[in-house]
Amino acid sequence: MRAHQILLGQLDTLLKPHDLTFARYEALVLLTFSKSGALPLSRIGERLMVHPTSVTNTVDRLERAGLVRRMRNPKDGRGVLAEITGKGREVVERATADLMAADFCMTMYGEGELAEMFETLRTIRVAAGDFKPGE
Amino acid sequence: MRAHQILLGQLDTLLKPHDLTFARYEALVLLTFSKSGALPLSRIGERLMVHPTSVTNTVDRLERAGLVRRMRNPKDGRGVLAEITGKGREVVERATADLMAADFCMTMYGEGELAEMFETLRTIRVAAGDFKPGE
DNA sequence: CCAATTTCAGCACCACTGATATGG
DNA sequence: CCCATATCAGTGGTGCTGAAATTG
Repeated sequence: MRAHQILLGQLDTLLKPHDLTFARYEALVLLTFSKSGALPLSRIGERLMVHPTSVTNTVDRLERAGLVRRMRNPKDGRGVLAEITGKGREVVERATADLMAADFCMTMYGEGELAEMFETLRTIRVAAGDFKPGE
Repeated sequence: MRAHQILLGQLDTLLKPHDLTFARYEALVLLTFSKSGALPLSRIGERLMVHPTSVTNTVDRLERAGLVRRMRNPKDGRGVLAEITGKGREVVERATADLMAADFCMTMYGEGELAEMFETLRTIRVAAGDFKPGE
């Protein structure tokens, strides 16, 4: 709990100059990793494990900042796609550069420790269903 | 991040029947661990690493629920003590029993792994000053 | 008709800023 | 006079519930 509190605070401080919170940064990164730069809100919610109404809220704020654009899903008229804009790609790139320059606030750990932590924490995530088969 | 999100969600679910959030539970536990059952709000903020106004808010809610009582600090007229009540002790005891019965939602880890995680996470906490000398 | 997707209103919670009252 | 402690008003961010509209 304390470690998370510390880490999130430091990351949010780094992201603030870019007018991003960590939650919004996560959503943007998720979009840059998708092939077409667009995903249905429902999938964003699944991947980030957040409530549908929270996704709507996050996308609202990203859209208001011009980092994302809403489109109707051509494959499912019920759905809506969030598509990252050119400005969105620029912002996420600059923000990521800042985070990497700060080593994601994990300078006190070595590569081995980081890998070990990831593996250990993976256990609780798997138990909670935070991985699709084949990820 | 994901591990914290999962764990906090599960703990809050266990605490909900007791009308507690994890933040309020932490404050109550801190008071039960103090010798006299009372602490200045400033010390609660230090130990829990939360903003002074957040402490005021947390204590407000605990007081409204009758789990805590405010007293003037006899040693410093500027300060206020939060003192746990009898009802507060009962509630925190029942809540703790529930958490322990659920192994604090950490059933998927062995003793060794838990100890190892604590040590590893201690590093970032020390770097952020989350330990007083001698703790 | 039922299910899935998204949105909205409304509420609770937490973090912070800035201002204020009080006491050391 | 300055500093520390706590409170209050107000804002932003997030998370939920419950209800609604739209479409498959």
